[in-house]
Amino acid sequence: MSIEFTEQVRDPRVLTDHVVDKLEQLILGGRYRPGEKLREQSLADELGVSRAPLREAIRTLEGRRLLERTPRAGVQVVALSADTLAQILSTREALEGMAARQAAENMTVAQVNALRQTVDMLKAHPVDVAGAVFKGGPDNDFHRLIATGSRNLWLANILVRDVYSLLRLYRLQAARRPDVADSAAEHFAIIDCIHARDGDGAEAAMRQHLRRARDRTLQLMRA
Amino acid sequence: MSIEFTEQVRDPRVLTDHVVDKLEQLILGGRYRPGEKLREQSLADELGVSRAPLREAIRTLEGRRLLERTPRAGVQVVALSADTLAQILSTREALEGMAARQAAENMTVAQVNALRQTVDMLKAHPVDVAGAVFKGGPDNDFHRLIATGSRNLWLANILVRDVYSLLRLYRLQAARRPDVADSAAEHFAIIDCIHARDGDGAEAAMRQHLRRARDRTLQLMRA
DNA sequence: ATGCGAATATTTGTCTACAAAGATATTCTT
DNA sequence: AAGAATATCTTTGTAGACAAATATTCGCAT
Repeated sequence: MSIEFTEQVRDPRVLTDHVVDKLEQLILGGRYRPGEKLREQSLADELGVSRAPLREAIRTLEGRRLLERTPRAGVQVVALSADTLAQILSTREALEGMAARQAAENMTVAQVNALRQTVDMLKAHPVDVAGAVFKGGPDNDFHRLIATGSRNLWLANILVRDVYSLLRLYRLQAARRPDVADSAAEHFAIIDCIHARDGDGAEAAMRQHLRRARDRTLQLMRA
Repeated sequence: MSIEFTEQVRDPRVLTDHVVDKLEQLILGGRYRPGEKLREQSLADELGVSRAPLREAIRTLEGRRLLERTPRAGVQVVALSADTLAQILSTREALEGMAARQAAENMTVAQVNALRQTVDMLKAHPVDVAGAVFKGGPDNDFHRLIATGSRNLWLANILVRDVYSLLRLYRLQAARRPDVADSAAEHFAIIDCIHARDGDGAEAAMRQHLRRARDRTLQLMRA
């Protein structure tokens, strides 16, 4: 039996969706920097679309908190304060803790192996700083795998769509990356718990890991 | 039936924002039910606006997951499956646990008192089922106070804007309310921890409370 | 009747153009 | 150089057009 029959050819993405992606890339890629104001017409021209889909895309990215609008004065790329960053990182701790717990409960064996491979590579190769900012880097892969491994689409969506984008934006803004090398041990501890299907342990380990990362980040920011 | 948006001079909100609010009210108020399809032109006529701001508002509510769009086939009010509901409730557990922790750390004494008053009222008066669905009910006040009391705007926004709306929508869809009366003891336990500035305890108590509520809700749903 | 397929009607997605209201920049005056 | 008046730009909202995709209706063959 061929599965091609049930293949879903229906991915009729609409222009606005592409604009959302493109605009997000432009922001996360540094083309428009935090705090910078976006002019509608010129942006529309640059993207080669009309105002209608652009404005819809802006609304979407506002929802993801990547853009901020001051009514009648325009839209800006968000600029994260130390305080807001701290709030985001706490929220992340809560969400990823739950993600790790549910990953321990729901990840397939294959997914766990892939996860371990990612961390091995992360330890073997030094951090590739070049592409790291835009793609989020290999450390991001680790967290992303756990988010999707939780099989909690809702949770994973908030993390991947909202939280991770903002953290990337922050790294761009800070132009300074926390040293991720020494967190390898913490990563292994998390994986061990997931492998052992220990939800409590996985959540605790993840939260400790993120608490430490947060402390480092906030300390760096204030320095 | 066109709606009048009373424009306040001090309130620099834009037409789309009013449309977002009004549309959310229509959905949470049951005017458009879960699964129902919305037609753009007639909705625009009903709200007395043109399609452009309406489409932007729809995008916003899509981001809040109150609406779902199938490209070229239209928008529908979201209909929650048991599985999705479970995912939302887990996410809520993680978020509100953190909110309770931070509320214990950051709430003012006045806020704690207000919180205790709310719970007292909740215990004294039987649940007012009438307005409960739309406004979220007094139980909702309790959780809302803790969310804002956390002083974590980011966290509070996700809870209030995204999670609570969806849960209200679910209650509407289920037309069945879990009995909230017997959770008074759990509420007091949470408040006591907050009052004692015991973050760990507050988070644990809140999570236990929400786990129980989730189990009850999911059991009801499958019955 | 019942199911199939073609003709028809709606709806969505996008673009252009225009007008009103606010913000921003510039000039003029003192 | 400060402040007021004016001009210019942006943002916001509306209307109308139109192609493309999707629903719906209707007739036809079984």
